[in-house]
Amino acid sequence: MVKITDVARRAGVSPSTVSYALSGKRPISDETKRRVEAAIRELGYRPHAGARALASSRSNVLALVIPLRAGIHVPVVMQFAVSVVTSARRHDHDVLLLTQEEGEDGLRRVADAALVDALIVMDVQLRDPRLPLLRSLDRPSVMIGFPLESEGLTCVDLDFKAAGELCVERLAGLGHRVVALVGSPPEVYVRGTAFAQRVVQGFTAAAHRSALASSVHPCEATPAAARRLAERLLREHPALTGVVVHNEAVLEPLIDAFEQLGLRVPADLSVTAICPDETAAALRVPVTSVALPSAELGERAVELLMQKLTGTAVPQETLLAPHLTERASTAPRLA
Amino acid sequence: MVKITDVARRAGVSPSTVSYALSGKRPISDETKRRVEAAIRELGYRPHAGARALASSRSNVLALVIPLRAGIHVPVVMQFAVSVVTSARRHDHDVLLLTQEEGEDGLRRVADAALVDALIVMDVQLRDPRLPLLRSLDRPSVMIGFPLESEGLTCVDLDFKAAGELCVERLAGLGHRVVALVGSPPEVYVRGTAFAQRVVQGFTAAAHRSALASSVHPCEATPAAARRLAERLLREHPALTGVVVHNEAVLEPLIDAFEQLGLRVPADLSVTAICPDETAAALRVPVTSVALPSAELGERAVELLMQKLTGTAVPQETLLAPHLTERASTAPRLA
DNA sequence: TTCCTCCGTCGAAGCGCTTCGACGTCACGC
DNA sequence: GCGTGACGTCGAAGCGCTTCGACGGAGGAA
Repeated sequence: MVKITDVARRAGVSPSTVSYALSGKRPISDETKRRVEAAIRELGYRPHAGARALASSRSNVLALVIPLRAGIHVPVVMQFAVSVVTSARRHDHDVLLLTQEEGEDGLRRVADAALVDALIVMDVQLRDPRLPLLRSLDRPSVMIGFPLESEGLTCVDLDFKAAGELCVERLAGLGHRVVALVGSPPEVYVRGTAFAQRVVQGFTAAAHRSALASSVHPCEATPAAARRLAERLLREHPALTGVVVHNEAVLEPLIDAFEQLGLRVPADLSVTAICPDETAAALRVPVTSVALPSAELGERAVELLMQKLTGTAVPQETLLAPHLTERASTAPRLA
Repeated sequence: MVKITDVARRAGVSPSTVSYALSGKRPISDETKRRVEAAIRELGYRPHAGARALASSRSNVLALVIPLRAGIHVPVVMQFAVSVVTSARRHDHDVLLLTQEEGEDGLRRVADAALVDALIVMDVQLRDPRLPLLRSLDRPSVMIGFPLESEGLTCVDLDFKAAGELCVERLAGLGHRVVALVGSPPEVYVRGTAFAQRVVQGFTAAAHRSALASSVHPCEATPAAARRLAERLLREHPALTGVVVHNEAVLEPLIDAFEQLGLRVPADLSVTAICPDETAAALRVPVTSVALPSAELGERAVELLMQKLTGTAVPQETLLAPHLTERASTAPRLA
């Protein structure tokens, strides 16, 4: 194994000079730097990660905790993970993969062992049991998703309020005057100020601004509930021509139900959704949707961690702007 | 930070004794061991990963390289990754995630820096440019998939020959007498002794054993090619009632084509496939299939690495037994 | 009893790197 | 001309752990 003393000897300098040439933490003359770099190249030197971590108390490794729960959309997780790895590499860091399964112990383990410098936790729940742990850890962390109480932590997520607005604005732009939001199951709203609520806020505010008639309908995540809701919507809002769906599970059954009830999508009814792109695109009628920007999310999470690692203060909450992709489920309102 | 000397003091022993009590590399009396464990618990001691890696030249971390190519089935990769992490943890190892994108440099980097003890490389190609690198690295590795030339390396994969056999045997068991294999595009076979060839071997051998009339048909990965092939099969093999498909891309178009030609699946034609479970299950007609056992694959890969790390010799090639899942595309042959 | 062996433990020497303080040199200002 | 920084480099001291050799004591063999 080639070590720093080998490089130093070859370059005719001391080991500390090699270290400084590499880290840039002290000024080194161009001439010396050149010689050091040449020696490194010629010998194929690669600093020993463990030795480095021990001496500098920095492992240059980030932990990434990925969720396993059923109902999680796998490609989204994967895309996020890849983005985290790619971004981390740009900052000269590597990524250690942990599964949710290991739970809090896993987090504590890698943090206390100084195996990682910082942590990224996906799929944060409203009352996530890992919150107190993350607060108590002496390493920075970033959470994907917003818990109820994020005091002292750092969270990133899609701006669901803006996503709700965007969907409505699109429908309004197409001339629709009566819109409805098909939301998450009722219990999601009961739990508190969550992303589901934010969608409602955005939806309602934007409908108001555009002077649309609007209504909000939580919906159980079952095809039967979707069908009942479709019937009710037609009955109670006969002029309805625009629907925003924030409930992956009922998206397809809902559209089916509407069509069985005689409405064509998008000719008679325009549908937009907030859901993973893959879901929206794979439907029989590809749905115009606002996607979870997983790649951007991963990048931002890493960026925030890097700042925290350098001691820079970062905002407690970061909201990413939504982007809407036009697909086959939206059309201008027929006169 | 709690260190080994703190534990030693508290337990009334020397640091080396604590180390030995932890590693079991030298005999320690039960009494001492108890005191050490108590001290560890009371102080919340956790060995510093970097220090440990430096002193022992073992990081207890495995590298996992995941593919990014289009056409890779994401859930399969994810399942595999989770399985690797879980298995690694059982052996007290962690997993560092690398993307294919980093390529050979990434492998060399983490290996030379002693950041990882061993590597798992997914999605190995027939003439993978990483092969010579893996051979030259001083760390053990396991590849998922078989390259043309695996001399000196360790590979794991589904036993594609047995998979081909299994499909045929199932069809034979259902009474089918004339079967066809719809295979990968021709160029795949030209490249050499690969998994595609093994499927053919298994298919042919099993058909022979069961005294079935059989034929093999490579097929381009386009719907048009699938349609042409369907027509040809019906023309040239009018008695055909069983098809084995080893070509994800044409699975759906092929079934569509058969049905458009007046054959009902499974009433007139039974179809089995070798493809990811998710693909098989998501089709309009869920297809009876042999899946890639990704979880088992991950586990085996880790197990093999652990053996190699302890210096145990392992087989160069490990083949996993295929499992067939019955779905809606197979039925007994009508008299 | 004596000798040898094995068991259980200790002390010390690193593992390869970073970092701190120190030191010589040179340029500049007064 | 001399003090004063800033610059560029060096030496040495760890970072926290493992591991090697050594050693005292107990037990068995001779």
